[in-house]
Amino acid sequence: MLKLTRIFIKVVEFGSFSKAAKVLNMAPSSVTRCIDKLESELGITLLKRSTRQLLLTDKGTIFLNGSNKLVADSDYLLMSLSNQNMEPEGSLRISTFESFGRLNICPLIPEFLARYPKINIEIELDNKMVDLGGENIDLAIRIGIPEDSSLKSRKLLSNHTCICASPGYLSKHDNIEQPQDLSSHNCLLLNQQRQRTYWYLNNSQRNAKVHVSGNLKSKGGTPLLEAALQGLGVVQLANWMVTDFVKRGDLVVCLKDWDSFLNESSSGNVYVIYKHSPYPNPNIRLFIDYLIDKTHNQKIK
Amino acid sequence: MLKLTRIFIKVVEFGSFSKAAKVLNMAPSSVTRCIDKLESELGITLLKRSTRQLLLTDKGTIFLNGSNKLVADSDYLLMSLSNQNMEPEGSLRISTFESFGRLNICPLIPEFLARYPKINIEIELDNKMVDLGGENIDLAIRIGIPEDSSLKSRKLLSNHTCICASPGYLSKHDNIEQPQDLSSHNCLLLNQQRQRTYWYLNNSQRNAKVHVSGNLKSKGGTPLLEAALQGLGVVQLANWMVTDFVKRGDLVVCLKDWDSFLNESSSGNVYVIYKHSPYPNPNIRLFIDYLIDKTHNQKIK
DNA sequence: TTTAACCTTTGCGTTTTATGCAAAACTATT
DNA sequence: AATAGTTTTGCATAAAACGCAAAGGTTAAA
Repeated sequence: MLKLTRIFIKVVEFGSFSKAAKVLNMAPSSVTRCIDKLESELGITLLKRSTRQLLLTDKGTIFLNGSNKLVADSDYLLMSLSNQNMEPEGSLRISTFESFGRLNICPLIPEFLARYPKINIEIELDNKMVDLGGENIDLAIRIGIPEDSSLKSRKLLSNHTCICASPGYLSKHDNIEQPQDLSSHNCLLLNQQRQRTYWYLNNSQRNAKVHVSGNLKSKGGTPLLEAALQGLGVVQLANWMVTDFVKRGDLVVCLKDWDSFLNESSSGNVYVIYKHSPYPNPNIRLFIDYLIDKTHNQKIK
Repeated sequence: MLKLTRIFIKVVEFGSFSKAAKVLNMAPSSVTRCIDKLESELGITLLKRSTRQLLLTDKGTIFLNGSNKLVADSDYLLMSLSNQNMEPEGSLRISTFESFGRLNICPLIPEFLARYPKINIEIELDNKMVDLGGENIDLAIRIGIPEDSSLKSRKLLSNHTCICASPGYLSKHDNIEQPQDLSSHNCLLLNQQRQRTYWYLNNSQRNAKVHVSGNLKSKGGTPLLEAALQGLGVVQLANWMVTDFVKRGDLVVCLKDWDSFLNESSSGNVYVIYKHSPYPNPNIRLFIDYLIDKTHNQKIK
């Protein structure tokens, strides 16, 4: 019955048999069968449904509440037993924005998996706004603390950015000596939902807010970096993305005396975000501790 | 997993695969298989066992505690849902002492089952001391309040007894005019664990305790009744057992001015006894209420 | 209003799991 | 040492679970 209950919870969570089936790696027909069976065992209707709509019945709500607790208690019991006996196993689904994931997270994974060979990691390098509540993701790595109070976060590292362009670009365009100069340059922008994009710069004397624009936008930093290297324009990217290119002279840092930010309200720091749970998956904790250990002791600073 | 857990709980409760199998209507091999499977799923050993001995491991104890709660919560959830929707179903196992059960409980069962056709009753007419804790019995009907504090009880009826014998017996023996006279009669005794048996008689003026003996003992009253009817001796039996025979003249009540008791400390009243549970089986409550309704309004008084 | 897309349900066949019988293995009691 | 009773194991059968493919139904888009 617990298995059917877990399936039921997933169906309600996703509002769809098909979506739940995907997440559970089951055929939709099997999910349908499981819900039918559960309803038969309970002798009640849990869900009113048509091909496009699911509604929880009153009884279904009662059962959902009760079974959430039951499943949580069961998981806790299992975890408390297995924590004492078994090496960590199971899966972790991680979402991280593309460039950070590729450059900073992926290289750390093999050592983690060597240490815990029974854990599987499924990583998704994706710049879309991930909804931990709505998707089957255990933890996400994102810039800025989430506003959703049901999520917890741990700071991984400070994400200082800097503004830079290629020497070729700079030699062909007006000098960038103060923040306002940026508004007359071709600034390559990380995609944002807002119509107008501003870069924020601070120094010991004042804060600047500059309206910037350009002819290339991207959700991820990689295409912008590539374009900047080829002299297309000015970028504001994370230090860890550009450090090597700056050292090689392929990119030049502008406005060195200023601290730059992509968002007004956000420090731009990198956080690992995960859902609050009374009985959290211990693998999440393992991985977070591992990341923090690495980021606080290795080259990513 | 819940099913395996329930089986595990039964095995621990009975301390034996074989006994648990009997109670669960399963083959012992299936029980073994289930425990094996549970241990495999949990990755721990729950029970250390040989062919004659079961010991719970430390992990097994933890799991037992956790799963008792889990199963209770699950049952409660199921009950709270089914109470709202389904006519009562399931089974009831009842133990009652033989004569009372046959004469007073059995005649009431058909009407109860007609009212609740999805309930099954398994009745055991047995005079042995039943251990509700150790046996798979939902409720028992016995004389006297149980000393086990984990059991709950409801009074069904007062169990007045009377002392009587057949006219034939009385005509061949000395008159019984006061309690002490009983000690020189052949008293047919309900079996008791004590070596010596006393009958207790009270009237408005004094209490009498009479040592009695005879050449017939029985756990149940029926053989004694039969023997008394055939003139073998004197019996002290419940009113409801003898009323019809007294009316017919086949038995004569002796010492009519005295109230008689089989035990010093017990009123001799009949109680229905059941195990305390945070989430009791509603069928138990249904049946108890039905019995009380019947006993308080019908011929058994 | 019609069509297409997508979801749930159902028929069916295959795979997996559960179950019990019977016998083997083991241990405690007599 | 033999017996009785319990657990375990091999094996065959029955039951349940599962997924494929198609049908049925509903909603959104054209």
